[in-house]
Amino acid sequence: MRTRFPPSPTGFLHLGGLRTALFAWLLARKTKGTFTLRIEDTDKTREVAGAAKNIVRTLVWAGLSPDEGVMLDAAGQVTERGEYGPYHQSKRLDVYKKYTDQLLASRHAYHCFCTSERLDQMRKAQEARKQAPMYDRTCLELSEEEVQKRLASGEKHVIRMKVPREETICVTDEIYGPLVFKGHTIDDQVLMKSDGFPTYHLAHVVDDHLMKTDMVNRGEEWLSSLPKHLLLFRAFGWEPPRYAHVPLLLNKDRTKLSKRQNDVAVEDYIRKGYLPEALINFLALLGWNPGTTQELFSLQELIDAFSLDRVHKSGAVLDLEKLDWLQGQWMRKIPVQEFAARIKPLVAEKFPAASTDSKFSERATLIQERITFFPEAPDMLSYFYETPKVSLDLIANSKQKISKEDVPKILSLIQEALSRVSDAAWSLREVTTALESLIATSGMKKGQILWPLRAALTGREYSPGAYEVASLLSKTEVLDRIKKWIV
RNA sequence: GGCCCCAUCGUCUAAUGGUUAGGACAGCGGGUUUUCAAUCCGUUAACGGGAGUUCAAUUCUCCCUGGGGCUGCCA
Repeated sequence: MRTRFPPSPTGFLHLGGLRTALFAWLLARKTKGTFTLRIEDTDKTREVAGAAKNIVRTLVWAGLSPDEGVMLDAAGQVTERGEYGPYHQSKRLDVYKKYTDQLLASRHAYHCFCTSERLDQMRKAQEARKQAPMYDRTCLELSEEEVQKRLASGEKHVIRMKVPREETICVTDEIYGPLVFKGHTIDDQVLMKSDGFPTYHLAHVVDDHLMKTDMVNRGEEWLSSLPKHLLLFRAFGWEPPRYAHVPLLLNKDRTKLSKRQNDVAVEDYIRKGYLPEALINFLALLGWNPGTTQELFSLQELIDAFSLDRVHKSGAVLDLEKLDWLQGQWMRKIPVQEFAARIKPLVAEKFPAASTDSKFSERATLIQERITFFPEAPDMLSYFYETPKVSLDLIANSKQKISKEDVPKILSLIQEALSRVSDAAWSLREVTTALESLIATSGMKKGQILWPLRAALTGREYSPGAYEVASLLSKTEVLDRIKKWIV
């Protein structure tokens, strides 16, 4: 299957865009086909410099590298590859010109000289009459001589498609099923703007035909323009591709996902520290389900499980809490060594000692099951690299029934027990043994020993366990941190 | 206003012409546990309304209601 993703470079990659791209990419992978990236830069007024590059990079970050079209070269720069290029629509103006001429010649399109002022007036009048705003075909009445004369004089104009109003257009969408549109409700859409650039409608039809796309995936917001595209394919005498419109992503209030209410840029999620695995997993489950109870999907598992007939039709509200849950799941799936390697630079940035820390992976392991985002790591490991600020209020703990007066006594017991472990034997096992026997002989509850120890070592209300933390600090360091509370 | 689309727990969703309407996240309760997290167990919670077809409708049909999308020389 040849699928494609055609973003317009007007900003960051949208979350909904990523999901559409994901579905298209999955279909290509599943069928051992081709996933093409095309840049739809036909609106000069909205174009943002660097946006295309950004979008490609984001796609690559997500694991959805294009097979054809616009992609990144070895140096990370934007390049194009493929036999149906160019893949930037702005470089294809001559192509669109050729095909509009063809449409003009076959009377499927016509020149329109109406000014935007006139069109505005016309629409207002129609609205006032409670009619659907539609082009009134003033310029369709123009004689051939008149048109030629005005063209020759260089008058500004657009080219519109001439919609056969008597027709009924029937299509079957891969997701929405059979659809029917009446011709008289379809406007004579502008195909070519006065600046010589095509509109989306023309560019889509021409390019997807020329680029041999056989499955078009796009958002549901395109459903109402579908008949125009079909009409265009027919006017050209081309076989249309199959279409799979994807249901919309929604805000909490069920309106179309918007910046106003949500983070919509994939970049926002990257910046917050989400893993591509988590975001992809999350997006895949929005509007699609595997038909089983499996919730965790790698890209490869998605390729195997995905199919359009399990994509459903209604929009999906973003459930960010589920995203966070998935993020946690994927965080914990990372192999320990890799996890340590990922967080090391972050920790070292704050605590240079971490870069040469021989115990770094063991320390990292301690936080892997409690972390949600990588950037939390430096803070979660800080007490390994600097002496924490500890307050007596923290060590004393009413829930554990430890009063402030108990603290020196308890910590000196701990000090005594840990002193007996030799430097050489300092390990999780020995530390645990020493403390457990202390607990047994002292007659105190575990928490009464371990809470104060952990608090004194970390200065934190929450942290990994006392045994683990103590064993991964040096014996001297542990005794130092305890000592100051005794007397 | 017109055209088009959609409708199961709060959210993502499954299933079925006959089920105790299932799962996940969140919530709640509990276990484990030195704290938190993680983990385990349990639990609250849904077929928008009305007709029709049928022995039987959440499921099929129609209407209503609700929601959404489009209605640009944007994509």
